[in-house]
Amino acid sequence: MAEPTFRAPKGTRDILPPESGRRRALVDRFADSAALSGFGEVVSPIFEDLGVFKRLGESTDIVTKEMFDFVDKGDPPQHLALRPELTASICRAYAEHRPIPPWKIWYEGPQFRYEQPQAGRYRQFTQVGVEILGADDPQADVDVIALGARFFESLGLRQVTLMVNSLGDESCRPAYMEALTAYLTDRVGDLSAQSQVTLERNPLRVLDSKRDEDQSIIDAAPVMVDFLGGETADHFDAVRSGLDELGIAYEISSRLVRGLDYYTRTTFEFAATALESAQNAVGGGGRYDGLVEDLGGPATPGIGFALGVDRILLACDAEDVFAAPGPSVSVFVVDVTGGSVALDACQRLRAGGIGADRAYGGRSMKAQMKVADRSGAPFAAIVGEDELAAGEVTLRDLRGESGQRRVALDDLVSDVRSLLSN
RNA sequence: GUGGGCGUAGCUCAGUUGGUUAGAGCGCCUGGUUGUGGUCCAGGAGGUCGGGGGUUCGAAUCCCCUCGUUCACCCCA
Repeated sequence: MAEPTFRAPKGTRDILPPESGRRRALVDRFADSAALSGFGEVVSPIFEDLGVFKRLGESTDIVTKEMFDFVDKGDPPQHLALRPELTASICRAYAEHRPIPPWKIWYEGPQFRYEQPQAGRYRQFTQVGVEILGADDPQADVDVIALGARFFESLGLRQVTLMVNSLGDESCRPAYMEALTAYLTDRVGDLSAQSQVTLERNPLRVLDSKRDEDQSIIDAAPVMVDFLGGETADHFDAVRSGLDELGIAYEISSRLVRGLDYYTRTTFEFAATALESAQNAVGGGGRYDGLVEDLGGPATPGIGFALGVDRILLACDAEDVFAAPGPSVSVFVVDVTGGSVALDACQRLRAGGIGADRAYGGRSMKAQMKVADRSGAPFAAIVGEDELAAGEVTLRDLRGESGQRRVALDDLVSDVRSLLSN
């Protein structure tokens, strides 16, 4: 293949029709269901002060080695970063604007991480998500999780597994960390080299290892839920019973630790089991009760999730659901008299709310009919010399058996409208 | 960041042990007389075989480097 002069940067891609229409439909559907649950949209900047993301934790790869950061032209220059995730931006916005809690918001947009691309993993990827700030109630957790679960169902996905865990809070996690660290340290010689390094940085993350040699050790490791204190245990119980009440299936996964350090108590993840690849997490989230305060705001509990649009679409492919939307125009105007009638007819149809398109460049009728067919439009409006002289068009049914007939150009909009309505 | 697979027309791919002007299907364009698409038929456009270097009389075919892609680790959506 001849190498083009420029191509989309590594890990990025162009999303073209009809796939782009499918993404649009997915985001629209998410927006609808979020609005139905009382969430409003927040549109936040695509880059932030680097410090906003630094607060996510020094032991997360997302912050330490996957950030697209740069300095601007200011004096003094400001150190900025393309957002690697959106929860931090939302918390920054909350701390900045102090909306009335509970603040229920949803968002959509691209995020950036400097990673090795592979299936379902891109340097620019899109997430949709929701957050509730200022609500400690376990029923907020349930509402949020339910929104995610129902959204996957609404797309037609059936092979999505919900895993839930609690990571405790500052009152009980230290005891667990101590027990886990002691347990892993005792067996450090049997851990993979990678996990030995991870143990030094963040013992919790060892539970995430997929290396074979680690599995038996991980399976027998102490689990957080056994260490939950009274309040956090009650919270977790309430979340579970809430999910049970709503009939939402889930698994308790004691190894679900998530990648961001800010999580406390409830954490969860949606895995698309129809995906063969390792990148089968289509969504995840949890509580982050200390994040707003870390960013300079008032102590505020928070819970939310982010769903990966790119991966969801891959999962939809794997399950063969949520197909791209069909054609968008209803009438294709074929004009072999120079094109001015097509110009006029298209404007009339569009003004009347009817999708219309046409060919350009004065091609033959045969060629224009081919384009009309390809457009997916149910009707063609054909204009030849006869029609031009009579002020009419030939309205032809391209998909059914009703043939064609002549109609006055002035009646085109109303005739098409009545044809489309039955 | 580490390791493996792959990289031939817009797309999906063939290309024999390296040997003359690189092929197919689909798609696209133009036709198949006298205004009509979806089937059929005939033509046509389109590739310096990802890029660079090397081996050789000769390389898409072998070697090296590089870029991209893909899979796994890692990480995560």
